[in-house]
Amino acid sequence: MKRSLENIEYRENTEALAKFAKALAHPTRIAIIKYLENQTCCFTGDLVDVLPLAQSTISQHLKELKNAGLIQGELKPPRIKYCINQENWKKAKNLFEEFFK
Amino acid sequence: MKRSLENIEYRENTEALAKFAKALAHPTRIAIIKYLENQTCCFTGDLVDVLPLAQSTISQHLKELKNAGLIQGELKPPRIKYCINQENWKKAKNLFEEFFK
DNA sequence: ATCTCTTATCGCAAATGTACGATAGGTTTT
DNA sequence: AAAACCTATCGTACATTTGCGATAAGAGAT
Repeated sequence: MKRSLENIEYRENTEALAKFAKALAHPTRIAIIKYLENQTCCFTGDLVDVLPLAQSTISQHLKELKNAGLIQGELKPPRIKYCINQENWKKAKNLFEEFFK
Repeated sequence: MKRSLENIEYRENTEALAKFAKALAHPTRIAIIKYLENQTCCFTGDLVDVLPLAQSTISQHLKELKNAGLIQGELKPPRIKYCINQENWKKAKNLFEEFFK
């Protein structure tokens, strides 16, 4: 954006849906979620073993998913256990369902 | 990306889902789709009237939705009629449905 | 042929995204 | 206290996205 209008008013839930879509807009993040769905939860290191990406890169993707609210991290020293945030997952599910009618 | 591994192998449909998600990863594009759902079809100019963005910007968003396969344009000179691409729309719907279990 | 209308595309600028290696910060183990 | 382990964050490089105005390209009307 160069000189955007900054505050465009979108209809109900439009921004929320776009935000969730953005979090899912990368195959690595889809893969992470799919992995989490199968395992229920996992540690960062598990993903580093599975995905052909640097640890820092995976950590960044996890951060984005967390910022979008789709996952949450729980400290299990010395590791961090990541799980799907069920509450927000439901919200996202509902938004997409309604969007696709 | 700097020096990526280029060819990461993702699981079935992972890239397809990410591609659709990416197309929906902007509130303007969500708004366009919602508008199309209500109107069935519309011209570029209709959107220019409705959205507070330059014509060129809207044309670009339409292009992305078209590239993702979610909409299609039909020449109705001197205008272009955009509609949802029902076939791919169903595909996207199914991918998201399965993704959210 | 020229003019008008509509839309795509170009060129640019700024912001954001993606990837990496290196480093820091925390906990447990030795 | 030191070493080992795990993960987040920093700094960097490059690619992509987003936005605009200006221009081109197409068809219909005059």
